[in-house]
Amino acid sequence: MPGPTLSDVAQAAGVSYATADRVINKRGNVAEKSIAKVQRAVAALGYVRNVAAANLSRSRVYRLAFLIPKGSNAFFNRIRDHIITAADHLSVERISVDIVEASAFAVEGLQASIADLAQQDIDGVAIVGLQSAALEEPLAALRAQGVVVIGLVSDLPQAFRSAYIGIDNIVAGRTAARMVGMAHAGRPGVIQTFAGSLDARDHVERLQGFAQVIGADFPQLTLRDAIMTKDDPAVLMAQADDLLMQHPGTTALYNVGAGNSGLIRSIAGAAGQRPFCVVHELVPHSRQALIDGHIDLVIDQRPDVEINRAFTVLRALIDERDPPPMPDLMPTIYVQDNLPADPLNDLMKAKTHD
Amino acid sequence: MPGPTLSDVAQAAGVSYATADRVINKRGNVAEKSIAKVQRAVAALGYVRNVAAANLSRSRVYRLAFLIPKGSNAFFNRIRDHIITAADHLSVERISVDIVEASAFAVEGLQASIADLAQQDIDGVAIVGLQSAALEEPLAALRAQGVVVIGLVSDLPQAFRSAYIGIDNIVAGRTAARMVGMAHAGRPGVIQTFAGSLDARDHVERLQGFAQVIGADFPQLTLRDAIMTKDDPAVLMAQADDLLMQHPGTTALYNVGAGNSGLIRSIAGAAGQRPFCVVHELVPHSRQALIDGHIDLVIDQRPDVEINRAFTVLRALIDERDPPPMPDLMPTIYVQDNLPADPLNDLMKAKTHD
DNA sequence: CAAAAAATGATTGACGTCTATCAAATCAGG
DNA sequence: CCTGATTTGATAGACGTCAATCATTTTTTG
Repeated sequence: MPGPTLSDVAQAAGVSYATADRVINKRGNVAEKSIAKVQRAVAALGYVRNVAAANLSRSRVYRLAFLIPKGSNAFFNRIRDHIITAADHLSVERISVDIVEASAFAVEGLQASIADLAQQDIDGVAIVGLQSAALEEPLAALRAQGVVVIGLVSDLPQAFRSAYIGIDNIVAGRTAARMVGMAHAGRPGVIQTFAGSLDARDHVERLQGFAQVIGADFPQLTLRDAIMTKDDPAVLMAQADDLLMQHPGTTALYNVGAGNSGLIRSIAGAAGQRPFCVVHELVPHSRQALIDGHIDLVIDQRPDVEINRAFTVLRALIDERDPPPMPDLMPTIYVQDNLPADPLNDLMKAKTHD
Repeated sequence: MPGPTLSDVAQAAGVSYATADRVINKRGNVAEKSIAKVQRAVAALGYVRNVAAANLSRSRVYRLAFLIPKGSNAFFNRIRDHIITAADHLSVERISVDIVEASAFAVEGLQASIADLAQQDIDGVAIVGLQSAALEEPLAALRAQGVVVIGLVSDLPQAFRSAYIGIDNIVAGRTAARMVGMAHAGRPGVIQTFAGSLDARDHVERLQGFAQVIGADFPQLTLRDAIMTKDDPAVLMAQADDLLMQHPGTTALYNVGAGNSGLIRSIAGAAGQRPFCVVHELVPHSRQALIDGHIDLVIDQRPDVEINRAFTVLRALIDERDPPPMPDLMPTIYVQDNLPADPLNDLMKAKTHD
């Protein structure tokens, strides 16, 4: 049973097709009472416009962009790969995707990149952002052009984006703490945390959630102040080496930030029983460390799922539908046994396949 | 840049539109060399048919069905809810969904239900199946009618379905074991497992994976033979009560099957330190038990994700595209801190919203 | 009440594909 | 080279929407 068409609506409303069209496409120059009549007819008949026909008619191509930080960060490489493969299979649905890399995490770089986007005739963009007031003006300009803006992984000022897709980092920290607590089986212990910097909101939130749970549910555990690493593997390695020497009584390590390769190298090189180790983001080296038994858990935010959702939400918002209900995005716990197949291998397979 | 149309292909191939159409829609009565010419042109131009236009033209409605076991099982209630909400938001894309409930897990019921489906003019169906040769004949009949068949949650005979969407239950068991092992922090312990029956393939596989990891990586743990429960809460409660009395030294419980409400009631009622508890599937009572601290972990197969994938894969297969690459579906670990918002609440919200 | 402004109606040609029809061309076999 | 079969070409209407034009009606305003 094909749904009612706009002609049906017009007829039911007692107006011409042209008027009904003016109403649903907001072309203006319609009397209030005509608008009301059409809207009542839409509701009565349960009209939903046929998106396929609409897109066909205007031979629409959804022009989307992703704005992600530049750099060789393994996590964002993973994000980029996911965008590319997803885009590849979305061309069938007439969706074109641009990836824009903003220099570093700096506000200025972001500002400039957002301003650039405004020149580009784009329908929607997902931005790995910062909650800085300095972004409000370029974002407002972008949205004034009718561009749909959503936050991805790291949120934007809330009033200046239509949606945010990413995990709750307090939850991530709490989850890590729960696992660390469990792994002590009621016995006392000392935990050392690492963070990139306290300027990074996500790092702070993870530490915060972590401390909450340890404090509340595992009083027998001692939590030492976080060590700052700038997310630099070299710093992490040095600090971890130092720690393992100086404080052999440390029973658990938790790094809320990046730079894990350094941490892993340090642990792999150390002798004797190692502390229980939790890190974030499943990337090639954390994956390998899990398999090798150098670390115990990886808390991951499922960038693949995030990217998929970003596409779904962008499309829905651009079409002015409301996005389908999607369960909250929750941090996922990986151990060596529930690792998905290596995404790098998959990507290589896909490439040789072309 | 709108892609090439079929007219472009025809022109490039040096044939008429009609012939090109006959080739790509396999209408027959075309000379071999014409087929070759068209196919070469398709490849050369990178033609992909505009699905929107095609569907519009034939005012196509995708008629899908889900065949799931009848009964009040909390897990399948959850599956059903997810199908319904997903279907709700898919009507925009002209997809109609039927849910067919097969009586019990019995092969005969399934056979009959599959035979019924063959009468129903359906484009594709996802079946919660069994690996029984008895299903081969009705499945073959169904597919002979051009119906796309995929397995969901529990697989069908492999040669008779186009895809399977579900988790690897050996992996699920291994994951559970890893967590149980961790929670012992190197100390000895005794583990009791529960299963519905050894006829259920998924239960056997979970036990198998569990034993693998305990045996290999946690030799200090003793694994007792699984207790059979028929997935009946009453049986589980009785058995657990008994166990907690008779064997106070038990340090961990793992139920690979259903009926958890009984297990939870038993644990909640018991005095003193309880064993470490792992169960499967996040449903209202396991969720509540997690929050209340009666159990420690829930291993979940993310039915919401499975349902979404089922829709995506069915559509792709019906359109004769290949499905987008999707990372393996892995068992998810829930603790009290990374629980997604209560799906029941969400559902009620959605309903009052209509 | 006339003139200007605003709103409405009627209609048309895309968009790319499907499906059908009918005529014309090509081919095979004797 | 004729007959009949097979293969091709040409074309047209439909699907539901968008976007535009132009004529007509209704409302507002001075």
